Amino acid sequence: MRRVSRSAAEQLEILRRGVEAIVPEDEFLKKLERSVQTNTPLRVKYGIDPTGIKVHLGHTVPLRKLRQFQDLGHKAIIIIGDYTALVGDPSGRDETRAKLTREQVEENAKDYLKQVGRIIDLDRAEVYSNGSWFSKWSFLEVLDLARNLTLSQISTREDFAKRIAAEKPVYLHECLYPLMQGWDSVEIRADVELGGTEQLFSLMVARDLQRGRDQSPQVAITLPILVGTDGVRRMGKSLGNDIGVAEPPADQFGKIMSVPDEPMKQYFTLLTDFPQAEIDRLLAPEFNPRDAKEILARDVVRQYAGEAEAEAAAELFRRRAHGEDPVLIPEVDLARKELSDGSIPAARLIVAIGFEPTTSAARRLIEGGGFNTGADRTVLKDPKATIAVESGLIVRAGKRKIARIRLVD
RNA sequence: GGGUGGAUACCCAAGUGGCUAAAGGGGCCAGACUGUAAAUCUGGUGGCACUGCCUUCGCAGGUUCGAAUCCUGCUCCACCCA
Repeated sequence: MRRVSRSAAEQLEILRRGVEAIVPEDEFLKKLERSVQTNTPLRVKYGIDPTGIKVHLGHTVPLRKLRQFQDLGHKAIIIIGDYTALVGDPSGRDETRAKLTREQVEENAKDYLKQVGRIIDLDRAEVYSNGSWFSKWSFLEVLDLARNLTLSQISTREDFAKRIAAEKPVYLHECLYPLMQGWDSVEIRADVELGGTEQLFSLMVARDLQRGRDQSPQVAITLPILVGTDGVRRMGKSLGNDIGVAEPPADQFGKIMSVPDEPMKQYFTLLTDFPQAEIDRLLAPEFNPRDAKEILARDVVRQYAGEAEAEAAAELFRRRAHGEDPVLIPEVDLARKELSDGSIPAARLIVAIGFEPTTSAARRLIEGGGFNTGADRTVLKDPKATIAVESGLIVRAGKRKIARIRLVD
C-alpha cells in the first residue's frame, strides 16, 4: 500500500479543487491529520447504482475526485448499489425511477466497473455490492433502520417537497433509499463519501447511522453537477446531452466542441488537471474560445482514449470544419446482388449501408440535399434516382456520416 | 372501499364524428451561415413497391357510409375522501 506522504494541509488544498462543499470541513482536516500521523489511509466511499450502462463525463467528476484520493495514498471504496438500484434513488428526481430487474442490475454492474476502471485504479480499490449485506436482512432490521429518519425530515427535502407540491407520488421505498445508502457507509466504515450536490441529504444520513454504531462520522464531499452539451441542464443520458467515456473518440471530441462557451470554466476545472493559472489563461477574452475548447477536448479524449486517439480526433474535427473528408474513411460492404445493371436506387443504398433506418428517412435525407457522393460531392436531389456504384465510391450523409463502399459477392 | 380526472407520434401537448398521418412546442435530422456538431434562419420529422397504398391516437370489441373523437368491457396512472 502506498504511504500517505503529503501533509494534511497540502492534501486539503489539492482535494478542495472543484468541490462544492466539504461538510464539515474542520472534521475533514482532522481526519487528514490523523491519517498522516498514523499513516492510515482514509476510506473514501463512492456509490454507484447500476441503473444504466453508460458512464459519462458527469460521473467522472466524483470519480476523478476519488482518483485524486487514491493518488494521495487513500483507499478508494466503490459501492455497487445493486440493492439500492432495485429501490431507485429519488435524489434530484421529479419522478419515481423505474424498477430494474435483478438481471439488468447485474449486467449493468459488470459494465459499470469496466468503465469506471478508466478512471479509478481498481486494483487498489475495494469494491462491494450492497446486496451482499442487505440481502441477508430481516424485516425487523429494516424497521430498525427506518426509525432513524422522520417523515418531516424526508418531506422537507426539496426533491420530495417538489413532487408533493406537484401532486406526484412519493413512494415509501424511496424514503428508505437514503438510509440504505447511509448504511453502506457503516458497513465499510467510511471516512469520507463523495457525491453530487443533490446527494448531500443522503450523505448526511450516514453520519447519524455511524454515530449510532460508535463510528467516527464520515465527511461528506459534494461535487458540482456537470452541465451537459446543451450547456443548461445537468448531463444525463436520458436528456441526450451526455458525453460517454466509452464513446468513440471522434464523438467525444465533437461533442465537447459543441458545448457552449459558458460552462467552459466548469469543464476545465472538473474534467482536467490543468492548473488554475493555465485555465485562466485559456479562458481570457483575448484567447480564441474555439482554441481553448479544442485544448479541452484533446485533454478529455486523451484521458479516456489515449494520446494517439486524441490527436486523430482533433485532426478529424479540423478536416470536417474545413469540409474535407477524414483520412480514414470507414468501409462498408454492399452485396453485388443489390445492384441491377451496376446501379441501385439511392434510397435503397442509404438504408443498405446503414445511414438511415428506413427508406422514408432516406428519401427525406435526399430531398433535404443531405446526400452526396464521389470526390466531387455530387448532391442528389431526386429521391428516385439510381446511383451507379463501383467499389471505392465515397458516399456522405450530412456532415458526419461518410463511408467508402466495397462491393462483395 | 368511494369519488374525480387522465392514457394522442421520441417527449410535452392540442384535437370530442368526415376538411386529421393528426395543431403547437421540445428534441432529432438536413440545408444556409459560422471560431465549433454553439447561436440564428430555412426545410423535414409513421411506413412502403410513394402523384398511390398501408398502419397509428392505452387494450379488445361495437355503433356508423365514415371514429383519435360515440357506446361496452378491460388494463394502467394520478389526485381527493375514507
